[in-house]
Amino acid sequence: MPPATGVRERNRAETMTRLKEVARQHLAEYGAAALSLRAITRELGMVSSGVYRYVAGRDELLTLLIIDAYDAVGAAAEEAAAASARRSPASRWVTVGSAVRAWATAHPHEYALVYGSPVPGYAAPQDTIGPATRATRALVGVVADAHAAGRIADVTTPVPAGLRGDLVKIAGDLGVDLPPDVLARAMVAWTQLFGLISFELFGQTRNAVTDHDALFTTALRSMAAFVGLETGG
Amino acid sequence: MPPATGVRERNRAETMTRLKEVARQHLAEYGAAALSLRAITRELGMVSSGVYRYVAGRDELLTLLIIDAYDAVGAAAEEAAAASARRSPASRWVTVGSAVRAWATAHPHEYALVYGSPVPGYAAPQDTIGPATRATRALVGVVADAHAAGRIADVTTPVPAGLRGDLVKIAGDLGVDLPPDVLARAMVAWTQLFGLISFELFGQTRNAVTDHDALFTTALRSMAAFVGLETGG
DNA sequence: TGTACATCAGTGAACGCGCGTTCACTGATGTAC
DNA sequence: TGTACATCAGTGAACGCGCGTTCACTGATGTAC
Repeated sequence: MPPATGVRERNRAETMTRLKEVARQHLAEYGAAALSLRAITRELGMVSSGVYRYVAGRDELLTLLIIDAYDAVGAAAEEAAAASARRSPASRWVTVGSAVRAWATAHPHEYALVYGSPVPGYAAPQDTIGPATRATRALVGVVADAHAAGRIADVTTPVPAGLRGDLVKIAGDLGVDLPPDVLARAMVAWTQLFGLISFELFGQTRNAVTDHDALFTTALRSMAAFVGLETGG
Repeated sequence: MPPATGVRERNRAETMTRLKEVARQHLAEYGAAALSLRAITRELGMVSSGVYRYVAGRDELLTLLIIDAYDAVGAAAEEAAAASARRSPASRWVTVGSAVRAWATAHPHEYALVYGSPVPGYAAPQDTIGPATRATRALVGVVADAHAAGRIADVTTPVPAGLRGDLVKIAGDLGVDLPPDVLARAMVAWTQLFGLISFELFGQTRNAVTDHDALFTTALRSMAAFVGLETGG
Protein backbone atom coordinates (compact mmCIF):
# COMPACT_ATOMS: atom_id res chain seq x y z
CA MET A 1 0.00 0.00 0.00
CA PRO A 2 1.74 3.13 -1.19
CA PRO A 3 1.17 6.17 1.04
CA ALA A 4 -1.30 8.76 -0.20
CA THR A 5 1.63 11.12 -0.70
CA GLY A 6 4.56 9.58 -2.49
CA VAL A 7 8.15 9.64 -1.31
CA ARG A 8 9.02 12.37 -3.80
CA GLU A 9 6.28 14.67 -2.67
CA ARG A 10 7.14 14.24 1.00
CA ASN A 11 10.84 14.77 0.39
CA ARG A 12 10.15 17.83 -1.64
CA ALA A 13 7.94 19.41 1.03
CA GLU A 14 10.50 18.58 3.68
CA THR A 15 13.39 20.07 1.72
CA MET A 16 11.37 23.19 0.99
CA THR A 17 10.75 23.58 4.72
CA ARG A 18 14.42 23.12 5.52
CA LEU A 19 15.36 25.60 2.82
CA LYS A 20 13.13 28.26 4.30
CA GLU A 21 14.37 27.51 7.79
CA VAL A 22 18.01 27.88 6.82
CA ALA A 23 17.21 31.01 4.82
CA ARG A 24 15.48 32.51 7.84
CA GLN A 25 18.48 31.68 10.01
CA HIS A 26 20.85 33.32 7.56
CA LEU A 27 18.60 36.36 7.34
CA ALA A 28 18.57 36.58 11.13
CA GLU A 29 22.32 36.23 11.34
CA TYR A 30 23.65 38.23 8.40
CA GLY A 31 20.79 40.42 7.18
CA ALA A 32 18.98 40.60 3.88
CA ALA A 33 21.70 42.30 1.84
CA ALA A 34 24.07 39.44 2.62
CA LEU A 35 21.58 36.68 1.85
CA SER A 36 23.38 34.23 -0.43
CA LEU A 37 21.85 31.30 -2.27
CA ARG A 38 25.21 29.56 -2.34
CA ALA A 39 25.71 29.85 1.41
CA ILE A 40 22.22 28.57 2.09
CA THR A 41 22.49 25.55 -0.20
CA ARG A 42 25.92 24.81 1.25
CA GLU A 43 24.37 24.61 4.69
CA LEU A 44 21.58 22.44 3.32
CA GLY A 45 24.25 19.99 2.18
CA MET A 46 23.13 20.54 -1.38
CA VAL A 47 25.09 21.72 -4.37
CA SER A 48 24.46 25.38 -5.20
CA SER A 49 22.54 24.82 -8.41
CA GLY A 50 20.09 22.47 -6.69
CA VAL A 51 18.20 25.36 -5.15
CA TYR A 52 16.72 26.17 -8.54
CA ARG A 53 14.45 23.15 -8.19
CA TYR A 54 12.78 25.05 -5.34
CA VAL A 55 12.95 28.75 -6.09
CA ALA A 56 13.34 30.63 -9.35
CA GLY A 57 16.14 32.76 -7.95
CA ARG A 58 17.26 35.03 -5.17
CA ASP A 59 14.36 37.44 -5.51
CA GLU A 60 11.77 34.72 -5.11
CA LEU A 61 13.44 33.54 -1.92
CA LEU A 62 13.42 37.10 -0.59
CA THR A 63 9.74 37.34 -1.39
CA LEU A 64 9.07 34.16 0.59
CA LEU A 65 10.96 35.55 3.57
CA ILE A 66 9.16 38.89 3.37
CA ILE A 67 5.79 37.18 3.34
CA ASP A 68 6.89 35.03 6.28
CA ALA A 69 7.98 38.07 8.24
CA TYR A 70 4.77 39.99 7.61
CA ASP A 71 2.78 36.94 8.59
CA ALA A 72 4.76 36.46 11.77
CA VAL A 73 4.41 40.04 12.99
CA GLY A 74 0.79 40.05 11.86
CA ALA A 75 0.06 36.87 13.81
CA ALA A 76 1.71 38.31 16.92
CA ALA A 77 -0.40 41.45 16.68
CA GLU A 78 -3.62 39.54 16.03
CA GLU A 79 -3.02 37.22 18.95
CA ALA A 80 -2.44 40.14 21.28
CA ALA A 81 -5.59 41.85 20.01
CA ALA A 82 -7.65 38.71 20.50
CA ALA A 83 -6.22 37.93 23.92
CA SER A 84 -6.99 41.44 25.16
CA ALA A 85 -10.44 41.67 23.61
CA ARG A 86 -12.17 42.26 26.95
CA ARG A 87 -9.78 44.91 28.24
CA SER A 88 -10.08 48.67 27.84
CA PRO A 89 -9.25 50.16 24.42
CA ALA A 90 -6.18 52.01 25.74
CA SER A 91 -4.90 48.87 27.42
CA ARG A 92 -5.39 46.91 24.21
CA TRP A 93 -3.41 49.46 22.23
CA VAL A 94 -0.51 49.09 24.65
CA THR A 95 -0.79 45.31 24.52
CA VAL A 96 -0.83 45.05 20.73
CA GLY A 97 1.93 47.64 20.33
CA SER A 98 4.08 45.79 22.85
CA ALA A 99 3.51 42.54 20.99
CA VAL A 100 4.73 44.13 17.78
CA ARG A 101 7.79 45.46 19.55
CA ALA A 102 8.48 42.10 21.20
CA TRP A 103 8.41 40.37 17.84
CA ALA A 104 10.66 43.05 16.33
CA THR A 105 13.31 42.86 19.03
CA ALA A 106 13.27 39.07 18.81
CA HIS A 107 13.64 39.18 15.01
CA PRO A 108 15.53 42.39 14.21
CA HIS A 109 16.69 41.41 10.73
CA GLU A 110 13.26 40.21 9.72
CA TYR A 111 11.86 43.49 11.01
CA ALA A 112 14.49 45.39 9.02
CA LEU A 113 13.64 43.36 5.94
CA VAL A 114 10.06 44.57 5.90
CA TYR A 115 10.11 47.89 7.75
CA GLY A 116 13.67 49.07 7.09
CA SER A 117 15.31 50.44 3.99
CA PRO A 118 14.33 48.51 0.87
CA VAL A 119 16.71 45.75 -0.23
CA PRO A 120 18.66 47.23 -3.17
CA GLY A 121 17.72 45.75 -6.52
CA TYR A 122 14.65 44.00 -5.17
CA ALA A 123 11.12 45.02 -6.10
CA ALA A 124 8.34 43.58 -3.96
CA PRO A 125 5.72 41.73 -6.00
CA GLN A 126 1.96 41.89 -5.39
CA ASP A 127 2.03 38.75 -3.21
CA THR A 128 3.44 40.73 -0.31
CA ILE A 129 0.58 43.23 -0.07
CA GLY A 130 -1.93 41.02 1.68
CA PRO A 131 0.30 39.80 4.53
CA ALA A 132 1.73 43.33 4.85
CA THR A 133 -1.52 44.69 6.19
CA ARG A 134 -2.16 42.12 8.91
CA ALA A 135 -0.35 43.95 11.70
CA THR A 136 -1.83 47.27 10.65
CA ARG A 137 -5.30 45.78 10.56
CA ALA A 138 -4.85 44.39 14.07
CA LEU A 139 -3.76 47.77 15.42
CA VAL A 140 -6.45 49.76 13.64
CA GLY A 141 -8.91 47.03 14.60
CA VAL A 142 -8.41 47.91 18.26
CA VAL A 143 -9.42 51.48 17.44
CA ALA A 144 -12.37 50.31 15.37
CA ASP A 145 -13.59 48.05 18.19
CA ALA A 146 -13.39 51.00 20.56
CA HIS A 147 -15.31 53.16 18.14
CA ALA A 148 -18.01 50.54 17.71
CA ALA A 149 -18.33 50.32 21.49
CA GLY A 150 -18.56 54.10 21.80
CA ARG A 151 -15.36 54.17 23.81
CA ILE A 152 -13.43 56.85 21.97
CA ALA A 153 -13.26 60.36 23.40
CA ASP A 154 -15.18 62.91 21.44
CA VAL A 155 -12.33 64.99 20.01
CA THR A 156 -12.10 65.89 16.35
CA THR A 157 -8.96 66.35 14.31
CA PRO A 158 -9.16 68.60 11.24
CA VAL A 159 -8.62 66.52 8.12
CA PRO A 160 -7.68 68.33 4.88
CA ALA A 161 -9.70 67.49 1.80
CA GLY A 162 -6.80 65.78 0.03
CA LEU A 163 -6.37 63.33 2.87
CA ARG A 164 -10.06 62.56 3.43
CA GLY A 165 -10.37 60.45 0.28
CA ASP A 166 -7.27 58.43 1.19
CA LEU A 167 -8.64 57.76 4.66
CA VAL A 168 -12.02 56.60 3.39
CA LYS A 169 -10.31 54.22 1.00
CA ILE A 170 -7.93 52.93 3.67
CA ALA A 171 -10.83 52.24 6.02
CA GLY A 172 -12.48 50.30 3.20
CA ASP A 173 -9.33 48.33 2.39
CA LEU A 174 -8.82 47.42 6.04
CA GLY A 175 -12.48 46.58 6.40
CA VAL A 176 -13.05 48.86 9.39
CA ASP A 177 -15.71 51.43 10.09
CA LEU A 178 -13.97 54.56 11.33
CA PRO A 179 -14.57 58.24 10.71
CA PRO A 180 -11.68 59.86 8.79
CA ASP A 181 -10.47 62.01 11.67
CA VAL A 182 -10.24 59.07 14.06
CA LEU A 183 -8.45 57.01 11.44
CA ALA A 184 -6.07 59.92 10.87
CA ARG A 185 -5.14 59.90 14.55
CA ALA A 186 -4.77 56.12 14.44
CA MET A 187 -2.35 56.44 11.54
CA VAL A 188 -0.29 58.99 13.43
CA ALA A 189 -0.13 56.59 16.37
CA TRP A 190 0.70 53.72 14.02
CA THR A 191 3.66 55.57 12.51
CA GLN A 192 4.80 56.61 15.98
CA LEU A 193 4.91 52.99 17.08
CA PHE A 194 7.01 51.84 14.15
CA GLY A 195 9.21 54.94 14.31
CA LEU A 196 10.09 54.19 17.90
CA ILE A 197 10.76 50.52 17.20
CA SER A 198 13.00 51.46 14.27
CA PHE A 199 14.93 53.98 16.35
CA GLU A 200 15.50 51.37 19.02
CA LEU A 201 16.54 48.60 16.65
CA PHE A 202 18.56 50.72 14.25
CA GLY A 203 20.53 52.36 17.03
CA GLN A 204 19.20 55.90 16.89
CA THR A 205 18.57 56.01 20.62
CA ARG A 206 21.85 54.35 21.52
CA ASN A 207 23.86 56.35 24.07
CA ALA A 208 20.64 58.05 25.13
CA VAL A 209 17.94 55.64 26.19
CA THR A 210 18.77 52.83 28.59
CA ASP A 211 15.27 51.79 29.61
CA HIS A 212 13.51 51.17 26.32
CA ASP A 213 10.74 49.25 28.04
CA ALA A 214 9.77 52.31 30.05
CA LEU A 215 9.99 54.61 27.03
CA PHE A 216 7.80 52.24 25.05
CA THR A 217 5.11 51.91 27.64
CA THR A 218 5.02 55.66 28.13
CA ALA A 219 4.85 56.28 24.39
CA LEU A 220 2.11 53.72 23.82
CA ARG A 221 0.00 55.04 26.70
CA SER A 222 0.45 58.59 25.47
CA MET A 223 -0.55 57.69 21.95
CA ALA A 224 -3.57 55.73 23.15
CA ALA A 225 -4.72 58.90 24.89
CA PHE A 226 -3.89 60.91 21.78
CA VAL A 227 -6.13 58.68 19.69
CA GLY A 228 -8.85 59.08 22.30
CA LEU A 229 -8.98 55.49 23.50
CA GLU A 230 -10.67 55.15 26.90
CA THR A 231 -8.83 53.60 29.80
CA GLY A 232 -10.81 52.31 32.84
CA GLY A 233 -12.74 49.03 32.84
CA MET B 1 56.39 83.65 -6.22
CA PRO B 2 55.00 80.26 -5.22
CA PRO B 3 51.37 80.31 -4.00
CA ALA B 4 50.81 80.00 -0.26
CA THR B 5 49.29 76.59 -0.87
CA GLY B 6 51.37 74.40 -3.15
CA VAL B 7 50.11 72.64 -6.24
CA ARG B 8 50.08 69.33 -4.43
CA GLU B 9 47.97 70.58 -1.58
CA ARG B 10 45.46 72.21 -3.88
CA ASN B 11 45.21 69.15 -6.08
CA ARG B 12 44.76 66.92 -3.10
CA ALA B 13 41.93 69.02 -1.66
CA GLU B 14 40.26 69.18 -5.04
CA THR B 15 40.48 65.44 -5.60
CA MET B 16 39.13 64.78 -2.12
CA THR B 17 36.16 67.01 -2.91
CA ARG B 18 35.53 65.24 -6.19
CA LEU B 19 35.82 61.88 -4.49
CA LYS B 20 33.17 62.78 -1.96
CA GLU B 21 30.95 64.24 -4.66
CA VAL B 22 31.08 61.11 -6.77
CA ALA B 23 30.57 58.95 -3.71
CA ARG B 24 27.49 60.95 -2.78
CA GLN B 25 26.15 60.56 -6.31
CA HIS B 26 26.68 56.82 -6.22
CA LEU B 27 25.04 56.62 -2.81
CA ALA B 28 22.07 58.57 -4.16
CA GLU B 29 21.80 56.37 -7.22
CA TYR B 30 22.55 52.87 -5.98
CA GLY B 31 22.26 52.97 -2.19
CA ALA B 32 24.75 52.29 0.55
CA ALA B 33 24.92 48.52 0.25
CA ALA B 34 26.02 48.85 -3.38
CA LEU B 35 28.64 51.52 -2.72
CA SER B 36 31.80 50.34 -4.48
CA LEU B 37 35.24 51.88 -4.21
CA ARG B 38 36.14 50.51 -7.63
CA ALA B 39 33.11 52.05 -9.31
CA ILE B 40 33.78 55.40 -7.68
CA THR B 41 37.45 55.56 -8.62
CA ARG B 42 36.54 54.43 -12.14
CA GLU B 43 34.27 57.43 -12.44
CA LEU B 44 36.96 59.65 -11.01
CA GLY B 45 39.18 58.53 -13.88
CA MET B 46 41.57 57.06 -11.38
CA VAL B 47 42.85 53.54 -11.01
CA SER B 48 41.11 51.62 -8.23
CA SER B 49 44.03 51.45 -5.86
CA GLY B 50 44.52 55.21 -5.97
CA VAL B 51 41.65 55.81 -3.60
CA TYR B 52 43.78 54.54 -0.73
CA ARG B 53 45.72 57.80 -0.84
CA TYR B 54 42.49 59.46 0.33
CA VAL B 55 40.59 57.04 2.50
CA ALA B 56 41.72 54.04 4.50
CA GLY B 57 39.02 51.83 3.04
CA ARG B 58 35.35 51.44 2.34
CA ASP B 59 34.28 51.91 5.95
CA GLU B 60 36.01 55.25 6.24
CA LEU B 61 34.26 56.49 3.11
CA LEU B 62 30.93 55.36 4.53
CA THR B 63 31.70 57.25 7.71
CA LEU B 64 32.37 60.43 5.72
CA LEU B 65 29.07 60.05 3.91
CA ILE B 66 27.18 59.40 7.13
CA ILE B 67 28.63 62.51 8.72
CA ASP B 68 27.74 64.49 5.60
CA ALA B 69 24.17 63.23 5.67
CA TYR B 70 23.68 64.01 9.35
CA ASP B 71 25.14 67.44 8.81
CA ALA B 72 22.88 68.12 5.84
CA VAL B 73 19.66 67.15 7.57
CA GLY B 74 20.83 68.92 10.71
CA ALA B 75 21.54 72.11 8.79
CA ALA B 76 18.12 71.95 7.12
CA ALA B 77 16.42 71.57 10.49
CA GLU B 78 18.46 74.34 12.11
CA GLU B 79 17.74 76.75 9.28
CA ALA B 80 14.03 76.09 9.53
CA ALA B 81 14.15 76.58 13.28
CA ALA B 82 16.03 79.86 12.96
CA ALA B 83 13.87 81.18 10.12
CA SER B 84 10.70 80.52 12.11
CA ALA B 85 12.01 81.85 15.42
CA ARG B 86 9.29 84.48 15.72
CA ARG B 87 6.36 82.23 14.89
CA SER B 88 4.21 80.24 17.29
CA PRO B 89 5.70 77.08 18.82
CA ALA B 90 3.23 74.82 17.03
CA SER B 91 3.92 76.50 13.72
CA ARG B 92 7.65 76.10 14.26
CA TRP B 93 7.27 72.39 14.93
CA VAL B 94 5.43 71.99 11.64
CA THR B 95 8.06 74.06 9.85
CA VAL B 96 11.05 72.17 11.20
CA GLY B 97 9.38 68.80 10.70
CA SER B 98 8.54 69.70 7.12
CA ALA B 99 12.13 70.77 6.50
CA VAL B 100 13.37 67.39 7.69
CA ARG B 101 10.88 65.64 5.44
CA ALA B 102 11.80 67.84 2.46
CA TRP B 103 15.44 66.96 2.89
CA ALA B 104 14.61 63.27 3.25
CA THR B 105 12.48 63.07 0.11
CA ALA B 106 15.15 64.96 -1.83
CA HIS B 107 17.88 62.59 -0.57
CA PRO B 108 16.20 59.25 0.06
CA HIS B 109 19.33 57.10 0.02
CA GLU B 110 21.18 59.45 2.33
CA TYR B 111 18.18 59.36 4.65
CA ALA B 112 18.17 55.57 4.47
CA LEU B 113 21.90 55.52 5.21
CA VAL B 114 21.45 57.23 8.55
CA TYR B 115 17.87 56.46 9.61
CA GLY B 116 17.26 53.15 7.84
CA SER B 117 18.49 49.67 8.58
CA PRO B 118 22.19 49.62 9.45
CA VAL B 119 24.62 48.88 6.63
CA PRO B 120 25.66 45.24 7.12
CA GLY B 121 29.23 44.82 8.31
CA TYR B 122 29.64 48.48 9.13
CA ALA B 123 29.98 49.79 12.68
CA ALA B 124 29.59 53.52 13.13
CA PRO B 125 32.58 55.12 14.89
CA GLN B 126 32.35 57.83 17.53
CA ASP B 127 32.80 60.61 14.94
CA THR B 128 29.21 60.23 13.82
CA ILE B 129 27.64 60.93 17.21
CA GLY B 130 28.02 64.71 17.20
CA PRO B 131 26.49 65.39 13.78
CA ALA B 132 23.81 62.80 14.51
CA THR B 133 22.21 64.95 17.15
CA ARG B 134 21.93 68.19 15.17
CA ALA B 135 18.48 67.55 13.74
CA THR B 136 17.22 66.22 17.06
CA ARG B 137 18.58 69.25 18.86
CA ALA B 138 16.83 71.58 16.41
CA LEU B 139 13.50 69.82 16.92
CA VAL B 140 13.75 69.60 20.68
CA GLY B 141 15.06 73.17 20.67
CA VAL B 142 11.71 74.35 19.37
CA VAL B 143 10.05 72.72 22.36
CA ALA B 144 12.64 74.14 24.74
CA ASP B 145 12.14 77.66 23.34
CA ALA B 146 8.41 77.28 23.85
CA HIS B 147 8.97 76.11 27.39
CA ALA B 148 11.27 79.03 28.15
CA ALA B 149 8.61 81.40 26.82
CA GLY B 150 5.90 79.74 28.90
CA ARG B 151 4.07 78.68 25.78
CA ILE B 152 3.50 75.01 26.53
CA ALA B 153 0.11 73.86 27.74
CA ASP B 154 0.07 72.72 31.32
CA VAL B 155 -0.50 69.02 30.87
CA THR B 156 1.60 66.40 32.59
CA THR B 157 2.54 62.99 31.29
CA PRO B 158 3.35 60.29 33.85
CA VAL B 159 7.01 59.31 33.54
CA PRO B 160 8.15 56.01 35.07
CA ALA B 161 11.19 56.10 37.31
CA GLY B 162 13.35 54.13 34.91
CA LEU B 163 12.81 56.66 32.18
CA ARG B 164 13.24 59.78 34.28
CA GLY B 165 17.00 59.39 34.59
CA ASP B 166 17.37 58.89 30.83
CA LEU B 167 15.36 62.02 30.14
CA VAL B 168 17.38 64.16 32.53
CA LYS B 169 20.58 62.97 30.88
CA ILE B 170 19.22 63.52 27.37
CA ALA B 171 18.20 67.08 28.26
CA GLY B 172 21.73 67.63 29.53
CA ASP B 173 23.34 66.14 26.43
CA LEU B 174 21.20 68.26 24.15
CA GLY B 175 21.79 71.31 26.31
CA VAL B 176 18.13 72.12 26.77
CA ASP B 177 16.15 72.91 29.88
CA LEU B 178 13.01 70.81 29.78
CA PRO B 179 11.08 68.95 32.48
CA PRO B 180 11.18 65.17 31.95
CA ASP B 181 7.51 64.81 31.09
CA VAL B 182 7.64 67.50 28.38
CA LEU B 183 10.79 65.95 26.96
CA ALA B 184 9.08 62.56 26.98
CA ARG B 185 6.27 63.95 24.84
CA ALA B 186 8.81 65.61 22.56
CA MET B 187 10.53 62.27 22.05
CA VAL B 188 7.26 60.62 21.18
CA ALA B 189 6.62 63.35 18.62
CA TRP B 190 10.20 63.03 17.36
CA THR B 191 9.84 59.30 16.74
CA GLN B 192 6.46 59.89 15.10
CA LEU B 193 8.03 62.29 12.63
CA PHE B 194 10.77 59.90 11.58
CA GLY B 195 8.39 56.95 11.56
CA LEU B 196 6.14 58.71 9.10
CA ILE B 197 9.02 59.77 6.87
CA SER B 198 10.38 56.22 6.85
CA PHE B 199 6.98 54.77 5.98
CA GLU B 200 6.66 57.20 3.09
CA LEU B 201 10.17 56.66 1.74
CA PHE B 202 10.38 52.94 2.32
CA GLY B 203 7.04 52.29 0.65
CA GLN B 204 4.92 51.23 3.62
CA THR B 205 2.12 53.63 2.71
CA ARG B 206 2.25 52.80 -1.00
CA ASN B 207 -1.17 51.80 -2.39
CA ALA B 208 -2.77 53.63 0.52
CA VAL B 209 -1.73 57.26 0.83
CA THR B 210 -1.73 59.45 -2.26
CA ASP B 211 -1.50 62.86 -0.60
CA HIS B 212 1.52 62.56 1.65
CA ASP B 213 1.77 66.33 2.01
CA ALA B 214 -1.66 66.46 3.61
CA LEU B 215 -0.93 63.49 5.85
CA PHE B 216 2.28 65.10 6.98
CA THR B 217 0.82 68.45 7.81
CA THR B 218 -2.00 66.80 9.71
CA ALA B 219 0.39 64.58 11.61
CA LEU B 220 2.77 67.41 12.50
CA ARG B 221 -0.05 69.68 13.68
CA SER B 222 -1.53 66.87 15.74
CA MET B 223 1.78 66.08 17.36
CA ALA B 224 2.46 69.74 18.09
CA ALA B 225 -0.83 69.79 19.98
CA PHE B 226 0.10 66.51 21.66
CA VAL B 227 3.34 68.02 22.95
CA GLY B 228 1.36 71.02 24.18
CA LEU B 229 2.85 73.64 21.86
CA GLU B 230 0.71 76.76 21.62
CA THR B 231 -0.60 77.92 18.29
CA GLY B 232 -1.83 81.54 17.84
CA GLY B 233 0.50 84.52 17.52
C1' DT C 1 69.67 80.55 -9.04
C1' DG C 2 70.95 75.70 -9.34
C1' DT C 3 71.50 71.15 -7.71
C1' DA C 4 70.58 66.83 -4.96
C1' DC C 5 67.55 64.54 -2.48
C1' DA C 6 62.81 63.51 -0.30
C1' DT C 7 57.99 63.18 -0.68
C1' DC C 8 53.93 61.31 -2.37
C1' DA C 9 49.78 61.08 -5.92
C1' DG C 10 48.64 57.98 -9.02
C1' DT C 11 49.79 53.48 -11.93
C1' DG C 12 49.23 48.73 -13.26
C1' DA C 13 49.34 44.12 -12.24
C1' DA C 14 47.97 40.77 -9.28
C1' DC C 15 45.79 38.26 -5.08
C1' DG C 16 41.85 35.64 -3.62
C1' DC C 17 37.17 35.97 -2.80
C1' DG C 18 32.10 34.71 -3.28
C1' DC C 19 28.37 35.46 -5.97
C1' DG C 20 24.00 34.03 -9.28
C1' DT C 21 22.97 31.31 -12.86
C1' DT C 22 23.34 27.71 -16.98
C1' DC C 23 23.68 23.19 -18.54
C1' DA C 24 24.16 18.37 -19.61
C1' DC C 25 24.15 14.48 -16.63
C1' DT C 26 22.64 10.43 -13.39
C1' DG C 27 19.86 7.65 -10.80
C1' DA C 28 15.91 7.10 -7.88
C1' DT C 29 10.81 7.52 -7.89
C1' DG C 30 6.44 7.22 -10.24
C1' DT C 31 3.14 5.57 -13.86
C1' DA C 32 0.88 3.02 -17.69
C1' DC C 33 -0.05 -1.25 -19.39
C1' DT D 1 3.07 -8.90 -10.58
C1' DG D 2 6.44 -7.40 -14.03
C1' DT D 3 8.24 -4.49 -17.51
C1' DA D 4 9.14 -0.15 -20.25
C1' DC D 5 9.10 4.41 -20.20
C1' DA D 6 8.63 9.23 -18.06
C1' DT D 7 9.58 12.37 -14.49
C1' DC D 8 12.45 15.10 -11.81
C1' DA D 9 15.63 16.01 -7.46
C1' DG D 10 20.10 16.70 -7.07
C1' DT D 11 25.16 16.65 -9.21
C1' DG D 12 29.35 18.75 -10.82
C1' DA D 13 31.64 21.63 -13.79
C1' DA D 14 31.79 25.86 -15.77
C1' DC D 15 30.54 30.89 -17.17
C1' DG D 16 31.54 35.65 -16.22
C1' DC D 17 31.13 39.02 -12.88
C1' DG D 18 32.79 42.78 -9.59
C1' DC D 19 34.65 43.40 -5.37
C1' DG D 20 38.45 45.23 -1.62
C1' DT D 21 43.01 45.39 -0.93
C1' DT D 22 48.42 44.77 -1.53
C1' DC D 23 52.55 46.03 -3.63
C1' DA D 24 56.50 47.64 -6.17
C1' DC D 25 56.84 51.27 -9.47
C1' DT D 26 57.28 56.10 -11.82
C1' DG D 27 57.44 60.76 -12.29
C1' DA D 28 55.97 65.24 -10.85
C1' DT D 29 56.17 68.41 -6.85
C1' DG D 30 58.51 70.19 -2.86
C1' DT D 31 62.61 71.31 0.08
C1' DA D 32 67.34 72.07 1.88
C1' DC D 33 71.51 74.00 0.93
